Amino acid sequence: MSSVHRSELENWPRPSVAVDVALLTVVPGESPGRLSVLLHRRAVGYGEGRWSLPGTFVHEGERLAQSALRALKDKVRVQGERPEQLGVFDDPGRDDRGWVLSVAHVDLIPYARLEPALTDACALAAVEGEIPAAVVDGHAGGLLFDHDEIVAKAVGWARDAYEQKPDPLGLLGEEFTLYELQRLHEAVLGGVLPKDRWRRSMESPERGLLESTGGYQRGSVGAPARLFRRGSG
Amino acid sequence: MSSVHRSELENWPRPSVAVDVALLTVVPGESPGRLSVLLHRRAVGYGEGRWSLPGTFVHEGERLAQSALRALKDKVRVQGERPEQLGVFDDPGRDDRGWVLSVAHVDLIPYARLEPALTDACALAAVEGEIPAAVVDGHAGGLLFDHDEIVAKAVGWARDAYEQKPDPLGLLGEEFTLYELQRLHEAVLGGVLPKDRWRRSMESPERGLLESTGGYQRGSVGAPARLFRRGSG
DNA sequence: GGAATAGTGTCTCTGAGACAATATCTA
DNA sequence: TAGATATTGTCTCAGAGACACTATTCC
Repeated sequence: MSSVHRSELENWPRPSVAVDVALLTVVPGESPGRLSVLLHRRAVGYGEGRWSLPGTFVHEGERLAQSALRALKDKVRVQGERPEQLGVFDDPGRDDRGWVLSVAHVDLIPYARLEPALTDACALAAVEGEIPAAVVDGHAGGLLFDHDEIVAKAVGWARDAYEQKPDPLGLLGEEFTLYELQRLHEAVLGGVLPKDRWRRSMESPERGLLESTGGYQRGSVGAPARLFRRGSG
Repeated sequence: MSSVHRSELENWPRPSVAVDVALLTVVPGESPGRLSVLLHRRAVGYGEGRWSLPGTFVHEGERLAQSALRALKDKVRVQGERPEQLGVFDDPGRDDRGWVLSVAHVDLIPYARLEPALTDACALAAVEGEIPAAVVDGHAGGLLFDHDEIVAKAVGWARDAYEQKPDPLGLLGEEFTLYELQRLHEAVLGGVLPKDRWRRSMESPERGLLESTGGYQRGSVGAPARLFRRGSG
């Protein structure tokens, strides 16, 4: 580092910088499926007993995405995937301990990776309806700081992603049927998709969103379903 | 503020947090028009003589958008409009003075408001082509820090905005002709728009993007042109 | 008239949107 | 066979996309 110019930095007051992560998932087997967010109840220190998103302060030399992964590991014992920035929450009054900026992140992982972490102090809350709101124990909202707002933004981000491409975050495995894909998309988007039209748009060869593997899935009710993988489009 | 818990903040090292602003505009009268970004040459201190985006360190009690406006006022003597966050640039090696996060912003204002600020140390650089690159004095790139990347992201943001709606940032006045609007959109998008199709999609009554004022603009070559204002869609 | 702009007509093609029919499997 | 799923057929309609044409104004 250039120590000649360090003083240009030291002269200014500096904010605390936190990352908060809205970790989303879809619980399989539910019908209709629901997009959910992982919350934890704060144990010690500020905000004790309140529900909030997992978060941490940024360490020096660390990328923000790393901080987000560390927050997930340390606070809720979950390995995240690829946290994406949602924006900086900067209301001067957002944290009455002092001057704290929060860089909100979102991540989306399969339920199986997240299930072992669920405890009394660490629960999933469904996000519902057109205006997403976190729900804990049947009660909407009420998260610490501005975390309700972060959840809303995270849900918007996920819906954007799933409107463009088939399972862009890989909640399903490498191969899947159109039925599984449709149910997942309906869960994320929070609505019902018209089967015939939606399938045709997904299969559209111009867009190249899906590739048929040639294989079939049997064993459940109904005709054997073709298996697909994500395409290059 | 709750002083009981302040120590939870003081115990952690804190980064310097800067805002950098890509201030975009379109120079009127050029054909084809070009989207341009305001750069300034650093005078004293770190990065002396290098071109960069205007930026500043965030002050306590200030919203980030305010910091961005202050940077524009103090560094390049321009009044911004409504800076939008683009994201946090967090590469640990991005600033060799030390640990500095930059919250990148973008803003878009009419050329007239910006013109008085142009000097030897404060110039417009056109951003061109599919992969936007800052150009100063005919030379691409080479901005301080990661500011080339910020410019690229800012251009993407502006193009997104102008693909959705007619002049959403109000570079034209309240009333304008379709011709003026098309030239502006072509400048921002960096390409040619098909006249007939583009006009029809803008005028489409379902979308409600434009309202006819009933007035006409005369005085230039050609038939009198209908005047429009932005619609409620 | 020529150049530049304004505005409209028309054709094709694709995809959205909606209904319906048929096929295949398990229980 | 009933129920659930898989897959395909077909129709309409709106809009994308592409050409072409006419009208108005200034020089």
